Amino acid sequence: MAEIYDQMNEKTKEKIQSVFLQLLEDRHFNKISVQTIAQAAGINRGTFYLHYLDKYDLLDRMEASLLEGLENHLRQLQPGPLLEEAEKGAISFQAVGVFHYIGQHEEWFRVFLGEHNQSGFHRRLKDFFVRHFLDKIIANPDFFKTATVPADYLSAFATSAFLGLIEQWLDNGLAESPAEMADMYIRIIFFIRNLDGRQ
Amino acid sequence: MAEIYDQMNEKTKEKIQSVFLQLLEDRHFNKISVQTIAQAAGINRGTFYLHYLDKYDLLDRMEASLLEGLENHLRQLQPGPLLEEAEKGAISFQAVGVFHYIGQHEEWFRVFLGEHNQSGFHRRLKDFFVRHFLDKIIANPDFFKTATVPADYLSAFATSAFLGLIEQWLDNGLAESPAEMADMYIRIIFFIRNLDGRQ
DNA sequence: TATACCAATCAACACCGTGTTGAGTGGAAA
DNA sequence: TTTCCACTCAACACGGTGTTGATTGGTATA
Repeated sequence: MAEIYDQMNEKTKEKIQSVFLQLLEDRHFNKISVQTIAQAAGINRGTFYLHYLDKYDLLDRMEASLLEGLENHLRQLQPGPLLEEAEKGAISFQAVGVFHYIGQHEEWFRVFLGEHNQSGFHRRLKDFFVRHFLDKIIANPDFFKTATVPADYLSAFATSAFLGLIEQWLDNGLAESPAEMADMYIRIIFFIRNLDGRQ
Repeated sequence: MAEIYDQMNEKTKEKIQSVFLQLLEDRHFNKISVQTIAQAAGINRGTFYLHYLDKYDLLDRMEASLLEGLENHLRQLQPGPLLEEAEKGAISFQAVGVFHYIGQHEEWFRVFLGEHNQSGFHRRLKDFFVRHFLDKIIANPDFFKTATVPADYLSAFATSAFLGLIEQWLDNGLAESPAEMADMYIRIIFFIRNLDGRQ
């Protein structure tokens, strides 16, 4: 029954994280000191250092856990069935799930992609998508048969476009449903497929 | 003949900027102090404050001057002629000029878009393009007749894609010529135009 | 030639945030 | 009762900040 210590530990960490997120909403990362975080969280400054190395460590771990959650959703997303469904005009249930996850963690994504963050989360998220997602599809020889644009540009183009979509969604205050977003995303994938052979 | 003072002043500023750029190439912005900049530039720390408010001010002004240069190239870029030329299969001379400008300021763009910068230059550059460039084209009713995707998403999508292209170009060490890049860019614009009506 | 000018220097300043320390508190577990 | 442990608290040296006032040494002007 030593779990109560873990609970205390976890509770403090959560408090630190939520306070930090709030602070990031109206202040740039550089202007947030450990002092301020501790004060706002109602803990001693020393306590912060019992949990995190410094504020960069805090940010890193929060971003990592966000990406981990996203990865769990993307892992189940198989390109094959996804495109088959889309071909039939259906919206992939799994693709909707990814947008749902983003929607559920709206503030996190908004803050980490926003102007007050500095850590290059945008770039990491882009690399993340390239690695986990679009590369599988773009590398699929059945899908992209006759591309006239080099593969790396195709990938960069598609991933950035996808990220742009997400950012616009966040800017719009999540006005569209995850299903609508998934639909738009499917459209984009099809644009890219049709990238050749027109004009 | 008081210009010699301006020359001294300008020379010091240039030295500060070039040193700062070099430092940003292998160190994160947060890890660069005014001390270090002054030392590397061979000037007194106090002298730095005669020219800039702080290191944020230095960064802001450098980014601003880079965008100003870019703006000068984009200003002359009229959507009408550009698309007419593209329609004929020609590569716009002016579009090539924009990529040429980026290529000429390779290190600046690389550093400011890279992981060591923090100021959200990516987002500012994206907003810049939305404002100066793609909006004109996308808003052109003659060009995009029947879009099924909302205009703001279309714009976000297109701009992000364009930026992705530039980033990939920089990552590739400018392996392609400005003309090739302009060609790819034209392709993308045409994809977007054909965004509707398939599938 | 004198002198006003100006970029840059230099030393010193108070200030703030950092990360670490060692000793101590209070509630839960053994 | 004693041990355990998250957390508190005060103090520390350190390093970077932005500002100050006085000074140097070339350059232009009267």
